[in-house]
Amino acid sequence: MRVRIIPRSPGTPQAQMSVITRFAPSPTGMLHIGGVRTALFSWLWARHNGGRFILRVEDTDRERSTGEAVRVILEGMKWLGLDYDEGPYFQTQRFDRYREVIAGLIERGLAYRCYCTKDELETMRAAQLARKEKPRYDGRCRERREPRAGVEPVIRFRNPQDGDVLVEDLVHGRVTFRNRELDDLIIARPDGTPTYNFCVVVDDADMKVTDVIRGDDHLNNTPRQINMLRALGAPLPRYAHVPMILGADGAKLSKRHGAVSVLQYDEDGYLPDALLNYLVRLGWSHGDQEVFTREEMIAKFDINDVNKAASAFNPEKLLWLNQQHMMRSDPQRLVPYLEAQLARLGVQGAAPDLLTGIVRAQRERVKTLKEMASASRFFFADSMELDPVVAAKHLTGEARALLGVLRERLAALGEWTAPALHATLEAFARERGLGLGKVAQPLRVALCGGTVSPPIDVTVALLGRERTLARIAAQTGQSLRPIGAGTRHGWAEFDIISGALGR
RNA sequence: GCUCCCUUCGUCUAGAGGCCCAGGACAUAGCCCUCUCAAGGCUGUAACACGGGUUCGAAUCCCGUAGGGAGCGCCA
Repeated sequence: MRVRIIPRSPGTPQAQMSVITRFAPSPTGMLHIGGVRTALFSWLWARHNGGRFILRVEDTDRERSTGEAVRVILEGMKWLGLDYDEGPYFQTQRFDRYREVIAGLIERGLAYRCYCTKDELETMRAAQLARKEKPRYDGRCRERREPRAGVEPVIRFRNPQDGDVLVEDLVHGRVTFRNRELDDLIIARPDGTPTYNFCVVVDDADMKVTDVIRGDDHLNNTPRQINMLRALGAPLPRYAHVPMILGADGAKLSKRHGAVSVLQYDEDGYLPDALLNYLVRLGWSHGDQEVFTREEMIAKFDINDVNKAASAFNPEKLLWLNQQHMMRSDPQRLVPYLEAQLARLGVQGAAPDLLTGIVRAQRERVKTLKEMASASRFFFADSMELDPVVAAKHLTGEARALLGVLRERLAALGEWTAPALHATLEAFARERGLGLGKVAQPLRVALCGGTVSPPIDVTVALLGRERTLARIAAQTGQSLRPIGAGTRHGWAEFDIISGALGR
């Protein structure tokens, strides 16, 4: 359901302000796809409007923040190509600023020192819960003047007690909160360090953020933040609370379903654009279009069109999109990704032309670059393995004899190209009254070690003359060396030989 | 417990009162193509959470109910 209000939050006079968005992750857990989608929406909205995008790391929880999580955020953004115009800012480096603002609030009576102990607050909460009330601070220190011996006070914001706060949300429409439901939240701990809701408000105001796009778990925080923004005399941003992403099972995103570091998707062989494409379609759509380039996303994305309901993560569709992006992109562009995946399998230094050829041949038959790498190992001599069961079925005595003759024919072939090879193979089969399959399949097994590969002509062309002839020879006894038919030992020996011949 | 939010095929979604006995996509089933595997093409199965209203007419507007989620921290 679309929300068509284009709100200018009350008290926001500025007319043509350009859009400034920010992504504000906290480094207490790994950046996962939930966070990435929020980042994506913020980034898209800024880029769509020709505005600015800021990265701000909310690391005020010094106990739980980790350097590793910060690293994942930074590297993840880089891998995804979500570039920022400002930042990364770190809240821990802005403590002086927060202290200054807090002092100002206290001075103006908009914040006050609270001497209640944690135990007292706990008792109060328990009593409220017992009365079936919403637990909230009762304001007992609101008018207190005197310090309490032995207690370092916290600072609380003096929230208005009457009236309503209206949130004009870009995705939810107007949401009303009663101030009487809110309480005086703590904005600084006894040691003076500020708390989350306060830092957000100061930062968003200082950084002149115009559009706050974040998970809808923050919707409940918004009225408090609006009250603080007003106390600070700052203009209100627009808000867009986007729905959360659920695991594939419909439950909250867990480690089992997608709540892994975003960098894992790189390792697993996904293209950043495919991941982004998948994520943008969670909660947003543009007619019936499923596949978007980065440029199309920027051109067509509109935060006003984002859905309100949470959506479940569907790994299958991600896979499909990844393949779509592989098939549509320039093969050259995929080469570095394929190289990285091959390196993980121990294959290095492959010729660029071969890699481009492999991409062209494989991308429509694999879902990820990782799969592409493992399905292409046989192109590299020292990775060839023959499945004994497959060999027994396809490399019969008859088949080997056939391959022996074929080898001579191929050896005599002048032009080693897919079309020439295709013509040769077809003619060879026809002469013998065989279907192409009767020739192609044994050949495929002899060359690849398995029953699956790109079209046989393409496979043979990419494999090259030397390796092709050597591998056939290994199966027909045409080799000079005795080779144990398909045993590990035999192949290892063969590999060394053809490795020298290949390339 | 209180407050706020959400609800169309298994999943992602289209849908702004008649264009909808609900369209697209993934997945799934069948067929076609075919040297394997794919890709591609065609066809099929499959949804408006429920109940009341409003209206000539409701997936769409209103009110309830149920289910789900979030918040109520000296976490972010």
